[in-house]
This record gives sequence, structure tokens and C-alpha cells, in this order.
Amino acid sequence: MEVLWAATGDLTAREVQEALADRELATTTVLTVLGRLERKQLVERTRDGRAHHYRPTASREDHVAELMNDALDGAPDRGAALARFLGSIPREERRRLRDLLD
Amino acid sequence: MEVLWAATGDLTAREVQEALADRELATTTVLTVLGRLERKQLVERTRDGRAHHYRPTASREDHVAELMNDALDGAPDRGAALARFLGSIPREERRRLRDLLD
DNA sequence: CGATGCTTTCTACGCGGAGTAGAATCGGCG
DNA sequence: CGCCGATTCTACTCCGCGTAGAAAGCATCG
Repeated sequence: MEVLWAATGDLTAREVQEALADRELATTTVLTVLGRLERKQLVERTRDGRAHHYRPTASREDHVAELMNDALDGAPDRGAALARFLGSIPREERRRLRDLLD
Repeated sequence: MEVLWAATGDLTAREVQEALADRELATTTVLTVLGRLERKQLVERTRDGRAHHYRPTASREDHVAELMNDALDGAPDRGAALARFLGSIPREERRRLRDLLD
């Protein structure tokens, strides 16, 4: 996901593999992982001749926001959880949140 | 964790088992899980005679807030992620957040 | 047209965590 | 001291993840 999120457009499996060249992964490994990510709806792909082009289904920020929501869903008292959350982030970010809310 | 969070005070393994009576779990199963939760610092315990008393190390809300933070840590641009998060929750909760920030 | 070379699919192995539980051990209490 | 519940140790299964080999698809070059 890091690679796909960092890219400006779609990437082929080979391009992903090259972006991870330092790990020397087998091509099939990259394909397998991309397939699993697709199964989890984290990426989608379109065919282009012989190869596929992969792209994230959501921006990294959207994904993070969704994870935060999933976590919040675990609380019976969402309001209380939100209050604790506010208390757990840096003052600076609380300020930022207030700005965003206006 | 649900059982411990729902309880008012500490619980013994047997009490936890009784709270989960519908699942008909073996006593050792309950103990094993409690042990793993302790290893993960989700619960702590104190000895009391032959048995132990278990309790959560954090309230459910604190735990949820922590999970939200963990998710947020996955974003390179925390501000942007927070913005998406705000956009993903019900209007009502945004209002609640604004109140909390005052 | 067929060989060549990518790309993809199918299958698989090892690892670790979660759920479950049996066997053995520990330690109060009568 | 012996009993019985509580605890610890160990283990089995299932599942997801990281990894990759073997095989099949298919476009292109000679």
C-alpha cells in the first residue's frame, strides 16, 4: 500500500516490484499480495493488454479515517470515547481540530 | 474484555466463566485467554488466596481512544487524516466534538 | 506460425496469533 | 494430611500474512 499511495497514478505489478527492489521480492510474491489487497478491497485494478494496473481504492488519509471509525465503533459510548481521544492527542492537534470544525 | 469492562469491580476467572456461561467454555480456556490478555497488558490481576482477581488496565473508552490513535499514527499527514475523519462521522458527532473542545 | 518472454493464476509452506482445552501442578481449607 | 478448585504448561486447529515455485495465458518478434 505504501508504494501505491506514494505513486501518482496506477502501477503495474512490475512497477510495484521495482519500487520495492531493496527487498528483492519474487514477482509472484508481489502479485499474490496485490491479489489479497484486492480481495480486501484496498486496491482495484483494470486490465491493460497483458498486464494489470493497480491503484488504491481510497487515499491513505481516507483509509486511516476509516480505521479510526472502526475503532470508534467498538465503543458503546461514542461520545465518551471521543472525549478520551481528544484528551490523548497533543494540544496542537486539538487546536487544529477546532479550526477544522469551523 | 467485554465481561471485564461490564463488571463493576474485579472478577475471578470463575466469575468471568459464569458471565460467558452461554458459551460453555472450559475453565482452562478462560484462564488461558486471561493470561494472554495480561501478556498484552489489557488486564492486570492480583492474587487473593487461591484465586486471582482480574480487571482491565484501561477503560473501554480509553482503549478505543488508543486504537484511534494507533490508526492515526499510520497517517503521514495527521491533519489531513483528522479532516477526513471529521468528514466521516455524523454531523451530530461533529457538534459533540466542538462542544468537547470548549 | 511458433518460440520467447512477461504477466497472471494456482498452490503451498512456515510463522504467529486467537480460540479452545487436557494434563499436571499448586495451595488453601477442613 | 488429603481434597478440590485455581493455575500453569502444553498442544491442537484455524486463519491471515509473507513468501515463492510451477504452470498457464498471451502478445510480439523472427
